[in-house]
Amino acid sequence: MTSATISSEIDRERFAAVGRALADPKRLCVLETLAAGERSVSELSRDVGCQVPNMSQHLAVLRSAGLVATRRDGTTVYYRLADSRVLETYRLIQTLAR
Amino acid sequence: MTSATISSEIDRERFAAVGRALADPKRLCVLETLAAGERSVSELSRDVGCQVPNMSQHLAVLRSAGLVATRRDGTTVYYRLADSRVLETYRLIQTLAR
DNA sequence: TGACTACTTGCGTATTTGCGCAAGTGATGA
DNA sequence: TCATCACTTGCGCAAATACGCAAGTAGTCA
Repeated sequence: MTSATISSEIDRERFAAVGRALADPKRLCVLETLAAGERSVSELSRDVGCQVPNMSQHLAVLRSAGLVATRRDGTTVYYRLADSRVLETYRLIQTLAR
Repeated sequence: MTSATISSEIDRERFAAVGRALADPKRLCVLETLAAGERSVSELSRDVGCQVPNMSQHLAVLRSAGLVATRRDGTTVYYRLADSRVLETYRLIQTLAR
C-alpha cells in the first residue's frame, strides 16, 4: 500500500506527541545514551550535560510519549528504551535529515 | 547492531528539526494527504482545514526539514512527499503511539 | 526518628510556536 | 501595463516549552 490511512484528529494528536518528544536535541541524546543500556537519572543528567531537574522533565516527556520505560531499584530510577522501534524510528529520522 | 551511534550536537539539532516537523497534528494531516499524491497549497489548506497563510507556514516547516518537495506550475505550487521514508517514519511513529 | 541520597514537582522567566490578518511577491492573461 | 490569482512574508498576540532554582517526595540505613 502506498496511500496513507487518514487518521482522526485525536489520533494525530497522539502521534504528534511522539513527534514532540523527538523534537529536542537533548532528548535525542538521551535516546542515544539509552541505546547502550539503561541509565539512572543522574547518569543521564551527567552524560547529556544538564541539571537533574531539567533531565527529569525531559524524561517525563519521553515517558508520556511512551518512548522510555522505568524500573526502580531502591532510591534509584533506571530508564530504558521502551521498544526497539524507538531506535528504529530515530535512525530513520537520521537518514531523513540531509 | 543494537547500540546507537553518538551524534554531534549539531547533527542532533538537525534530527530534532525533523522531529519538530512531525510534532504538529496539522502537519501530520498534510503528510497523510500528500501520501495520496501532490497537492497545491490551497487544496491542502482546504483539506486540512486552516487558512492559506497558516498552511504556507506549516509547509515551510516541513520543507526546511526536508520532508516535502515542491514543483511550480504557473502560479500554482504543488507539494509532494520528498521521500518514501517520510511515510515510513510516520507509520512507525503511529505504531509507537500507544 | 532523623539524616542522607535520588528523584520529582512547582514556579518564574526567556524563547519559541501557531494563528489570524494585512501586506508583499510573482506568474498569467487581457 | 494593469488586474487577478496563488502563494509567501511580516506582525502582533496567546499558548506552549526549556531552563534554572527552590522545595517537596520517596526509599534506605543508622
